[in-house]
Amino acid sequence: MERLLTSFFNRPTLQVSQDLLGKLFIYRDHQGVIMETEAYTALEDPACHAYRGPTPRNAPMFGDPGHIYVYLIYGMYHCMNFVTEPKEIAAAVLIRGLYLLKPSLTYLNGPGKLCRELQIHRTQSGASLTESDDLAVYDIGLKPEYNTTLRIGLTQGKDLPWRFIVKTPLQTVQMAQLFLTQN
DNA sequence: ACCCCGATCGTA
DNA sequence: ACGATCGGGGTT
Repeated sequence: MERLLTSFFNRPTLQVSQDLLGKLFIYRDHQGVIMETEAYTALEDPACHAYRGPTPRNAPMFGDPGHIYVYLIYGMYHCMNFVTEPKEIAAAVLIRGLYLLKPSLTYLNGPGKLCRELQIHRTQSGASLTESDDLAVYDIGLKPEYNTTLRIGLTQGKDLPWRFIVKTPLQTVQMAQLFLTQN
């Protein structure tokens, strides 16, 4: 089982968004398989939080790839992104769906639900995915098929087909479980 | 200092 | 289809 390094995240955001599907995400005592992502890239994307330049909130997006960017939305929910591309390109991947394996088998569909369940808070924004002991992403050899659709809930940049979602979540999770029992 | 709005979710 | 709820960003 191979941990994803900075070199994985330091690539075009659309590519990283697609490649993250089927990867194993670890946060403290939680582990799950990534099922749904959305790409946000500053330059061509008015929906990206970095579109209008750096602020204290979006600072992690302007930092090195392989870190998380967490923000509060609608005053009640948190959303988690993985920062991508070189430092000068402020872009990230929103993690929208995670099939939890541990501590329970639960499909967390939706970025708000995901952060609520894992207790990921904006105070963790900027944490490293490649250097931390309780935050990491692993390749478990899965390349699931996925659908490509428009992104959810946007008023700007709603025409960009930058949402990627695994076609068969249950089957993918079963393959992940098989891999983990054999390794 | 103030105001408006939002990368959501659950219920109707 | 809609309301809850509050930090961020832009404007005064």
